[in-house]
Amino acid sequence: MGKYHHGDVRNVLLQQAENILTDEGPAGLSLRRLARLTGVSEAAPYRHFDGKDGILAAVAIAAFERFAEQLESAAESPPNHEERIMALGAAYVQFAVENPQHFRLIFGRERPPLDQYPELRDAADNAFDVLQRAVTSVDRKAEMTLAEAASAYNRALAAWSRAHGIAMLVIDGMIVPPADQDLSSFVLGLLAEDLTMPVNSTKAP
Amino acid sequence: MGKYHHGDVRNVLLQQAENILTDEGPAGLSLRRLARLTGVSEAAPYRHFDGKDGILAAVAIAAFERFAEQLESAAESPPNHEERIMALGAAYVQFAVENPQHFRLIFGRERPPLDQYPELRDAADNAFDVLQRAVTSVDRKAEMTLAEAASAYNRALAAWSRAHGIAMLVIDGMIVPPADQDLSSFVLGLLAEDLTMPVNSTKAP
DNA sequence: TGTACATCAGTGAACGCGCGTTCACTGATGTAC
DNA sequence: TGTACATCAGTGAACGCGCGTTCACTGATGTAC
Repeated sequence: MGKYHHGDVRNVLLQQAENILTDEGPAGLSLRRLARLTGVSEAAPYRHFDGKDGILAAVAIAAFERFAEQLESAAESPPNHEERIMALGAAYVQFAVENPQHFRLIFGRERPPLDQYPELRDAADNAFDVLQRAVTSVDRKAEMTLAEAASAYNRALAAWSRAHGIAMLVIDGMIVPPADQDLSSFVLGLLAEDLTMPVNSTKAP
Repeated sequence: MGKYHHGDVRNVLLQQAENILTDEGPAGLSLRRLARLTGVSEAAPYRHFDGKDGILAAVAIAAFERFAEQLESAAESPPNHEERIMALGAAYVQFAVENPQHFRLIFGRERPPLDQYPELRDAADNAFDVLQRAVTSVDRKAEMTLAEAASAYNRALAAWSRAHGIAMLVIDGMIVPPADQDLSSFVLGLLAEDLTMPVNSTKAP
């Protein structure tokens, strides 16, 4: 572990970036600070990353991958289309709540432009494909008419935006999930609300 | 219009802040830039605002007020509870799409802390009260049981988070509203989707 | 009506900060022969 | 096995930037008498 070539700088930088991100969010990430924290000169990171966006992209890629994994595993078990959608929504919100800063990074404006980082684009596409596939792949897809397919697509968008809205409002503190209920059932309840029904017929206890 | 006391600096600053916000979003707003753009010395803004957050707060207050107005006017006409909810959702998304940067400011992390700017807190509360009131005030409120009231509250949250999710994803470019449909009916369609129904029974054309 | 004075709204210069990035450099490592 | 050399991964110093904020100041305005 002499000064030079300890050989792990890249990983340590990434790990420190994770730490800062978790603690303070994307806005706290600066190259110089990262270098200082890593105990390396301020120019060293440039040996391993393509400037600031390079590091942000690497961190975002990792975040997308973890996000996709968690969505994917949530989509595995449920037996049918409806339950899969709901499970995905719950997993989506859960990821956001457990990793609010990562969530902000991958959806926020600090995320480097997708078209400059192909791997980042791939990671993002992959995450959304998991959503898309799980939500649009209806159980009996072959028999769908065009209209049904369009409707299934709309449902995918609806499911996605619902989960996203809940996630955002919760991590911004504008919605506070009840303490006497676990997050997932709270989310499932919100996802299932049908706004077109009279009030008193919505899932009364 | 001599150099000194042109008397309108405060308003001009606010107007320029609006311009920058509209063009570049909250991140582009800096006091020095604002002063330069206004044609005034860099210390001048301090005569009119409590530093940077002071200006941000003022701009955010105006944004909240406009937001609340538009929600309020959307909530006026619809005849019953269900339609009011839907109309509110559509207005919510429409505001976001027409004023993406204002929307980001009032919900994002650049917004000064509510507890340091009472007027900002009031403006925010007022906007959300409009939502809350319109959505929870059921047509025949007096007759509601406790369970019904709780259910109405949940519906308010559901409606809010749906609109918020659509708004966010649309202004972030992740959802692209179809060009052959107007925004409002697209949004209404998404809001009304019932995820618990089989796919082919959702509003087929 | 004129004048002394307080107050207000602007100025310009400076402080100190952290940032992203570049540069010529040097020490360590690996490789060809 | 030993050695010359290329390459790699780090250094330290510097450039130039824009930022928020403060300070003593000064010109303009309004007011009391």
